[in-house]
Amino acid sequence: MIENLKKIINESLLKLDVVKENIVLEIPKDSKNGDYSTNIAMQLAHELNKSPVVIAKEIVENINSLLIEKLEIKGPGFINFYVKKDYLFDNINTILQEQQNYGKTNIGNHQKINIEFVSANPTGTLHVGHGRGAVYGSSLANILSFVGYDVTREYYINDGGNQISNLNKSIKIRYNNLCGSNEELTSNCYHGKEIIDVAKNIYEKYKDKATDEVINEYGLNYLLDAIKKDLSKLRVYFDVWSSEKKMYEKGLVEKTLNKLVNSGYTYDSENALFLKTTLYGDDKDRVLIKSDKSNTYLLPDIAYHFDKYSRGFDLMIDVLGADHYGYINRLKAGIEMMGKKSSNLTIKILQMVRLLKDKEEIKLSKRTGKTVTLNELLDEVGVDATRYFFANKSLDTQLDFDIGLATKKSNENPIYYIEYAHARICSILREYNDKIEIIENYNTINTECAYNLLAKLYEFPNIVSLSAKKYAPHIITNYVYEVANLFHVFYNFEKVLTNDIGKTKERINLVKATNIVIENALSLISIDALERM
RNA sequence: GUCUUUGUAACUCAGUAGGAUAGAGUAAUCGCCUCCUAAGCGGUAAGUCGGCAGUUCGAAUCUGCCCAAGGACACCA
Repeated sequence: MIENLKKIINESLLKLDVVKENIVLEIPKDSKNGDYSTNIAMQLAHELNKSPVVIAKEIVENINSLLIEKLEIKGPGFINFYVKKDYLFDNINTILQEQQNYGKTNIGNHQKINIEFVSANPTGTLHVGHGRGAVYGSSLANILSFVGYDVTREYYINDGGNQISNLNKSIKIRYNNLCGSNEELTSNCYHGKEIIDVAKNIYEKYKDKATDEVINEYGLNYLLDAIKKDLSKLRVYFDVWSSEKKMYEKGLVEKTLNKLVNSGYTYDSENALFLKTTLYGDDKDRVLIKSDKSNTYLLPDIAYHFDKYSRGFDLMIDVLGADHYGYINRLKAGIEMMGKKSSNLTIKILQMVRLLKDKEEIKLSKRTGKTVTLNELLDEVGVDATRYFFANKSLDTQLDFDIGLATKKSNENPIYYIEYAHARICSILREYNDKIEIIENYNTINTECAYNLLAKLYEFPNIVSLSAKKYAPHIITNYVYEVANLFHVFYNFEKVLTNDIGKTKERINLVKATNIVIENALSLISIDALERM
């Protein structure tokens, strides 16, 4: 519809000898201002040296289209379009035909896109903060895939660095305790309860005969499995699990280092090897190899991203916590030095989740083991509410998560409002219990609230595209809330199931179409709506 | 100090690349079930869009400066 109207406006402008590329057409917040509205006359006022209202009049005089019911010029020079409602009725049939495909577009055009998210170090249990990144990444993956991208979901396992040595050490000490020693954890150890569980498992299986290799391998696998289990409980799945250790084994890290050195991007200083990241906008050069000859994390990270580029992705997204902000410039610099375009990599930073209990902050620390785990959260709040809660907020705001509030399960969480609309729809459809068929002409739907609902359903494909372009799943959750709201209004105003069969059939189609849109939207966030409440 | 995110109703947040009288939910208050689920609908009240300047027909949105909060500024990840 928008494209059609733009064409109509353009034709009208041609008669005024004006050519304008980017005509802005929007859906006014207030339906008193039409179905669609354009500010074109105001934009041309300066250029044509005429008052916007005069220009608007000239444009309107040249418009003659069957699509349009009525045109109005209002305010400082807005042209408001009232469109014939036929397209809304046609769209009901479109939705019924396309079903779970309604809303799909092909803006991705099969481009390969890689989304790396969560990637938590396997040194402990996932906590609430990881949940935010997990929900964001998985929802975004759903959305991008829905609009035609070829999406790969990837988790990078940091199983090669310092933290793993500390993990191994921690498990070993806990294990030794079980074997009778009085050793105590040192300050760089992990104090989480799950470390004790690992040690217990090892002890049960191997008694006091476990070698270091056994302990290390068992520990990593145990913790990774736990992470996978928690993620699957949150409905988060990955296509690729990359391992840092394997990258070393395949020689990718070494190759990367050689390339950086040979290209002259490094220099020795203070017994360490530095990378000239300032060449690409970083505020200081970064150490690649420390004076004790071990790597910093930057080197394998550059190697890892180079590997992703080599695997042929057109676009890449990393989802990282706010504490990684400083990392972006040096990583992108490294990528450029490896001969790749760093602009193909988008790094989405998610602001911190602050945990509160009764308005008091709980300080999180994996080291000391004081966390609220993702698993506990899911047990208390449920998957659907948790996913909605996280997905509903833009990434840029820091998020206060009050455990007390979340567990209340009250209607503070708007997911219940949406699920209620869905449950009402399901109830109607159960009761109707007859075939749903395409209707050529909708004759009896003519109320304001039905039009509003239909117009909202019509927006869905555009909303999905917008949310994909902006990498913003919360646009979907806001949208589906509005759909639910308009449905509740409709539901209160009009009865669907009546003795008038023709009327009932038309309304049933509208209700069914609403249901399809709600389910499609929720499925992009991986939320299952209840059929009964 | 430098970089960065945020600041919108009492609270939690939207605000669709600059639009019309700034919107929802929660909390407050007043109505609405003989009827498909009242976890709903409608009404009222609640705002210096952190502050000041600028850009223009028009600013919560863009620019500059200031204030406040979070995060980052390691040979940690």
